[in-house]
Amino acid sequence: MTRNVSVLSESSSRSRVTISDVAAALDLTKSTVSRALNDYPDISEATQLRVKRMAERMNYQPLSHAQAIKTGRTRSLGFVLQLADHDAQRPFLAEFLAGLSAGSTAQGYTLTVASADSDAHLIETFRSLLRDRKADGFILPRAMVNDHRVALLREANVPFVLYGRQSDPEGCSWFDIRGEDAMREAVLHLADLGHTRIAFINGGTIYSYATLRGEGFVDGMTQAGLTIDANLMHENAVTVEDGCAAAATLLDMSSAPTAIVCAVDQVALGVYRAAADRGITIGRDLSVVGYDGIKEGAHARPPLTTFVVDNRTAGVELATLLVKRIRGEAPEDLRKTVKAQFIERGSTGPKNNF
Amino acid sequence: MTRNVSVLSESSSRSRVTISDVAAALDLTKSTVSRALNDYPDISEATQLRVKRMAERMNYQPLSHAQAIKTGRTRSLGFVLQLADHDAQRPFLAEFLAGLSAGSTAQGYTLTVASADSDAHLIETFRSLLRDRKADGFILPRAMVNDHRVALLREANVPFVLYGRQSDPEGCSWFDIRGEDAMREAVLHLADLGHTRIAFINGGTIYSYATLRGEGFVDGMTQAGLTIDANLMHENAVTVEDGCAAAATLLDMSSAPTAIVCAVDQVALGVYRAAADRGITIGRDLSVVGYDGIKEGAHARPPLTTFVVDNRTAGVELATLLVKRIRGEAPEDLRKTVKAQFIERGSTGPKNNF
DNA sequence: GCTCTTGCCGAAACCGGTTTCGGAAATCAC
DNA sequence: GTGATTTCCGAAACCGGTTTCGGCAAGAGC
Repeated sequence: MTRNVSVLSESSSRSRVTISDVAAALDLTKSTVSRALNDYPDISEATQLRVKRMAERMNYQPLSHAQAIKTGRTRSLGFVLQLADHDAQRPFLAEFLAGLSAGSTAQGYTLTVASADSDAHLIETFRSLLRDRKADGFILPRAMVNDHRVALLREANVPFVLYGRQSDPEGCSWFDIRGEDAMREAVLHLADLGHTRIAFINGGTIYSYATLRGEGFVDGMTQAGLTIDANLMHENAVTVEDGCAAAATLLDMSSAPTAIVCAVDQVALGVYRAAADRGITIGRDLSVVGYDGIKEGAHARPPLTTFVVDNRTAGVELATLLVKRIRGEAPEDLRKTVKAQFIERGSTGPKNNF
Repeated sequence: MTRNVSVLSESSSRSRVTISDVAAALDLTKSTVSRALNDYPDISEATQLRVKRMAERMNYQPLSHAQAIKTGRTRSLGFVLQLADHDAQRPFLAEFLAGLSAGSTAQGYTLTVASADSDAHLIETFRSLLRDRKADGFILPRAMVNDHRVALLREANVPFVLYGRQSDPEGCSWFDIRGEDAMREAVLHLADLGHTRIAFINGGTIYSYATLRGEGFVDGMTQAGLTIDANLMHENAVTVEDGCAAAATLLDMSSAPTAIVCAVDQVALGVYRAAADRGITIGRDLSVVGYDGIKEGAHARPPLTTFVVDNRTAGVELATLLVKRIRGEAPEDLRKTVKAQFIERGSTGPKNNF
């Protein structure tokens, strides 16, 4: 007892407590302590318990970069942001990053953020992070159809998780929100309201979400018994401007749609603008459904009917999955998708038969 | 020559090139190589040159966490985001972070991001990052008047830089945009347009920017020879809702102001809403000036006259300053402020004498 | 009772660097 | 030419961990 007290007070003296301190306190060697803490089988249960308790008491925490020099693992998750399309990721980044860092911290990992301004530089960034062992694994936001990052990491056999899915799932783990379900639900809801001419403005086709959401839209139309008019299908719209342009051509058609489903909220806001320019009242003359749940949608007039995706918990989930992946779980077992939450607001209404 | 070739090809065989590889290639010991690379005075210039050249050729890069175990420095910058006020930092975070990580990378540093959900947890987070030597220094966004982070780091003698200024500058380095200049300029511009009853809605008084911007406003009024009406002064408004509420009381006054200066763009957008609710046309009946340069301001109707701040380069600057600070430069020498850029758009106009 | 395992731990090497110390060779003073 | 300094580098310890190897003691087998 008295001895432990002295141990504890000693540990508080200046710099951190090391594995040698713990070993000395227990009259063991540091090799034994190390193996005990790392669950080696050649340490008796009694000793292991004793060691773990003492480590706890002394508030011992191994220095991750001291371990790293031998193990190669830093207990750190990598996240590379692509500055090129930062406009596209702006709204979602803050929440997502908050989730990522919170999740990492919860797992005892640290989050390392790097950035790349071009596509070539992107791969270069991964390489250098890997080479300097700055990250044990990576979180890849915005899964793309033909994803260089996936190819690189798959080949290098480095753990990674995707925000979004991959058509060739080999070696891939992911977390995603089922945008296809949302798009189907949007169509069915509009069909219920009496709409038959429903347009669809899809997002960037380089991203894998676009394929999925497109399929969801088609599914919904089929399920509702509606025919798909190719003239009502647009794609590669991600900004307000894109949405405005796409909506302009749609609304100026001789037989314009009475409802527009957008794969992205920003685009829906663009539709608002095009409608305003034409004196079309959204929610009455035209129904609009978005997807993302950005704040601006809630503040628009009328407030945008959309699906909210929780990027914050997506970040937490991805960090958790990646840590599991790093610890050796099979990628196939680390795939999770959830539903987006439908929020009906003022931008949708029954078809107006004027 | 042939020898060097073999050296190079050997280095490409599998894992990274270590300091021992470089030493062997030069027929020196690793201690000599280390000292040569770190500019120790007891290495001859000739040898130093030879070593540096070879290190370059072999593409040798010391493993930062191997160095860290002896030096205590990881070559990593810390950034802790406060989830509590994430709503407030949302618009600026993405750009800022991009700048930070780009700046860090450019300096050969890595960026470590952690998060804290409460104020108590915030200090705890700094402590643990420090304890585990995860960061050699910190970037502190949103300087506050009574900043616990500053107190902690100052006492612990850990390098840090502020985005924003500090009234007690001891030990502080910073980068900031002179919001006070902007506010003064805004007032003078409005005075030029004939406005005399000018209101001011300030931001969160816990942040040090609010004090400065407040002073700038007062300066401007004095300089323009206008008297300050305490009824036209509001504070602690940071969201659209806050702005709407503040503007509501201002616009319902018997002698309402003809111009409103807002310390924050979001608040200005709130003023738009309050004005719309009352049938007041901005740019004609009421002039509004914001500050921040958020995208939504440019898209508002009328587009918001404001000051754009470049958070991206702020991040780059701060990363650069922090690295200098870590390398030992005096904090007093690492203080930089720049002017915000005035963008006149449609929300300001001559006083309407109807 | 004696060997053969097995369980459990210490000793020591190692990871990739940094830093202290000491000594050989070269330079200097005289 | 000799002794005293300098200059410059190698040897070795160290940082805080991990991992291999070997050996002692207790238990098992006969």
